[in-house]
Amino acid sequence: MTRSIRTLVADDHQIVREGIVRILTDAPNCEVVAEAADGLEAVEKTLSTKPDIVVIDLTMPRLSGLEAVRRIHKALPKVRILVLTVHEDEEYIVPLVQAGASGYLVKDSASTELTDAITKIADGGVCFGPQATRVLAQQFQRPAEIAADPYGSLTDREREVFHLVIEGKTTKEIAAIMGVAPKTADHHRSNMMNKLDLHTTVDIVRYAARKGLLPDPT
Amino acid sequence: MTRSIRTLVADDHQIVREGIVRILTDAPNCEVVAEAADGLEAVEKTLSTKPDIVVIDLTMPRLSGLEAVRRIHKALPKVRILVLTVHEDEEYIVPLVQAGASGYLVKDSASTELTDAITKIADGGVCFGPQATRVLAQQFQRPAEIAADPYGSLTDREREVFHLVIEGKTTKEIAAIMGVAPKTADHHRSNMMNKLDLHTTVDIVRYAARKGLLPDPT
DNA sequence: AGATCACTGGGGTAATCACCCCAGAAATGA
DNA sequence: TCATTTCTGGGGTGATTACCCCAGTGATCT
Repeated sequence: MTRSIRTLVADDHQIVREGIVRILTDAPNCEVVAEAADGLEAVEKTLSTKPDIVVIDLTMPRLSGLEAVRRIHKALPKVRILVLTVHEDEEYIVPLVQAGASGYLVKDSASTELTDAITKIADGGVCFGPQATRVLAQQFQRPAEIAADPYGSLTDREREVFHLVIEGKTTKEIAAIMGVAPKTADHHRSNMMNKLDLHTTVDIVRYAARKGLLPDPT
Repeated sequence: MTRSIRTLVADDHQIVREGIVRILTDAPNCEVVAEAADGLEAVEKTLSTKPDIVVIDLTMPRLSGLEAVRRIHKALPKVRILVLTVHEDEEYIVPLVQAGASGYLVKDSASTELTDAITKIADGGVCFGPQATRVLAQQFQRPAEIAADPYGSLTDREREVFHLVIEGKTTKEIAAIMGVAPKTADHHRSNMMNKLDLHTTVDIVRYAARKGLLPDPT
């Protein structure tokens, strides 16, 4: 190896973050130049320290990991990003790659897999787990229509309705908030449920929970 | 210190687990005698290796952390248990203490807090974060009525209904599964919602999501 | 023995949900 | 220009929800 790989570690759970930092600092070819405890801090510290690789968790306060990846990649395309997550959720992979991630590793991996992934990515490669690779392969096999979107392929209005539903609003309330007739809100709701293949309100909330889309109980 | 504190680390995410193991092995007075990747394995390895302290995550496959704590404490009351979790959820604390936990630490803590907590617990003490301590204090101030239970203070039938609801079952289906009249299931459902101060199905699922009670989308 | 509580059912009702039918206006794109 | 999609509404319907009333059973506790 020529020189040490400069990494930034972003995870909101301090113990998890420290564990990752230790794994990386113990690795012969890595060095940790910065840590971040939320998405916004990750973006800011990436801009200021310009690391080679950002190791980032998906679920973080203030700014989601996905949005952080987007901003980092937009501002500094040369910075490689390895997403470290607990979600095996396939639907996350495509938008993450579109956002600029070079790797996707579930936390349920060995520490050697982490260092291997970083080395590979630093060499200009990419690193995705077997499932992620399969999902990406499927996406390229398909035209491009079903691909995209974190949700499904909901329209703006449908996504609005979706979020209001999981906030506990009734169709009538949703209609009032959106400034349309109850029937229109109902129509968007039905379309949304069809597209996501959901058939009850419980399904909707559970779907949101799996995707990590549930709002904070404010 | 007289001798090394023998610990068992249980967490289903390998990277997280390895990070914790490193923190502990780097500590001068600790040694990791076993690791477990799920609740059942945690119980089994605790029985076979008899560590001084079990450091255990709450959300794990096969057997929940809470149930694992119960079994470990029942089988080996001398083994001290430190629960390490991402949940700040207060409702978990009381049942965990009842189950036999000697400490409760959120993962968003410094590594020194972890080693301090283990040292303190190994010395026969307990260790809870400021929030957890406050919750426990409140519980002792109250008579004992609102205290208890991970859920609220639901009866067996109410808890059954609760779980079936968040699995997406309708009242009629729930009644069929439980072998009672629809009216009875409806009655339990209403009682359950009153006790938990929930007023819609969305509320129920969101509540379950916050408590980490949602079933895997099997 | 009496009280309390969980569990079991019944009746009823207003609101909501999930889904079907229909169609016009506006924007986008082939 | 024509087609598709999106958004906007309407009518209707059966199922479900959330909540009120009522009462008998059995177990437990004092």
